[in-house]
Amino acid sequence: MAGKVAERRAALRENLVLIAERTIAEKGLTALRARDLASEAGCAVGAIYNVFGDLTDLVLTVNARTFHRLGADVAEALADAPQDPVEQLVIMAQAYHRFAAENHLSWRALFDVDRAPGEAAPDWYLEEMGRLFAYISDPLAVIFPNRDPHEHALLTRALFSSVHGIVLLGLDEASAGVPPEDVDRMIALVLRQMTASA
Amino acid sequence: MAGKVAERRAALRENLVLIAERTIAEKGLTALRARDLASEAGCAVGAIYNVFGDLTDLVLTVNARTFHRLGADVAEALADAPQDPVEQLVIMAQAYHRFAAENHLSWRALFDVDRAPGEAAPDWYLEEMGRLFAYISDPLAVIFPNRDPHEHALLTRALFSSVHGIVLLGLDEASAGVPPEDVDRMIALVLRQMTASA
DNA sequence: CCCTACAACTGAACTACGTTCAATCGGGAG
DNA sequence: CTCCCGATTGAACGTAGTTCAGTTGTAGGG
Repeated sequence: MAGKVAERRAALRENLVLIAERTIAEKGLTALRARDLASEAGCAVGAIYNVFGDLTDLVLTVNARTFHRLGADVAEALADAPQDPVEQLVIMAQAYHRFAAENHLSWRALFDVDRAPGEAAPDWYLEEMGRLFAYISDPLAVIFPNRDPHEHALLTRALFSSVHGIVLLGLDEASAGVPPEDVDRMIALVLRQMTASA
Repeated sequence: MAGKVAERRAALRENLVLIAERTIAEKGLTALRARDLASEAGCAVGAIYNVFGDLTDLVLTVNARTFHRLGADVAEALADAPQDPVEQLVIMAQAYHRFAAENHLSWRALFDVDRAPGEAAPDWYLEEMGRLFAYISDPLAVIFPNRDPHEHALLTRALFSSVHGIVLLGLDEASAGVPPEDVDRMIALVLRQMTASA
């Protein structure tokens, strides 16, 4: 019998991730509590620390999954998009917006983890980020075939950052009162104008 | 003698704000501790709660000052800018970038306060935000004189959000490796292209 | 089939927060 | 000078994350 212990350990890990994922999605990152987690998972608080180094590790695992779902949503939107590269950019950005709106608290958790200062971002983060950048970079290469590579990379990053900023402030309740249609219009406005031939 | 008590109270308030401001600027919002604060100010922890409702109140006071300094910096940049409205936008956005870079932790604290959910943003926040929006809106009105007001407001917000996003991700150490010059170039790239006549 | 060594698991205890409040202090009105 | 009442104190409280000595259960060997 191959490791009944390892099985239980894996099951507990999976269980903790699922509970944390649900808690974050429903009540936000700040509602995640070690004792509640243990209680819901039916284990002792200490058990969490056999599986994860600390709660931040657990949150990062959840974030990796969230980021992956986000990437999948954007990819799906791209698959359904027309050939026109500008429209592809618009549709992907609006898919990004939709994901952020529909998974608000999980999406916020992506950025609200307090990274230990000086610590490098985890690999999965850079990979997933690279994937998103690639989705933007490809249509851009069609629109502007003769760009200097560094300039191209800068434009890619600029567009991603702009869309991210529009979504971030659009969903921020402090600046309340930006309807989702307006966020989508701002996204289209920026992307269409940014990709208009000079 | 008009209120020796009120004087001390005001002095303590001022002192606490200054210490909190310095702590946030040097070590970040998460390094702000009630006991350290009291110790540095030479008062008891309880005294803080005679002057501020809680630590969040104190942080909001610091944030109001930070936001005001930010607004002043942008206004100063605008005052020194040439007449060309596009260049005014670029220069203001780069001033925003500069402020964020030079006051990184204080700037981050503006967005990292956990607002009680459902609670409206404080007046000073909306006012200062409105001021920043006005700085953008005016040159835009020169560039696009015949825009529908709602469309104009949307473009204003879109430009602010885009610049904010570029600065946010540019200064984020997780996506490390965007030199300040490149951030400024992305800002100029976006603003110039967004304001190019259609 | 037991025995044993070792890892997993337990949960009370520890540390570090923000916040409170009964006890004290001190300034100003009478 | 006295006395009252708000300002001030700091120990205590509630709630976090995290640790670790004690316990339990399991896999592997005799």
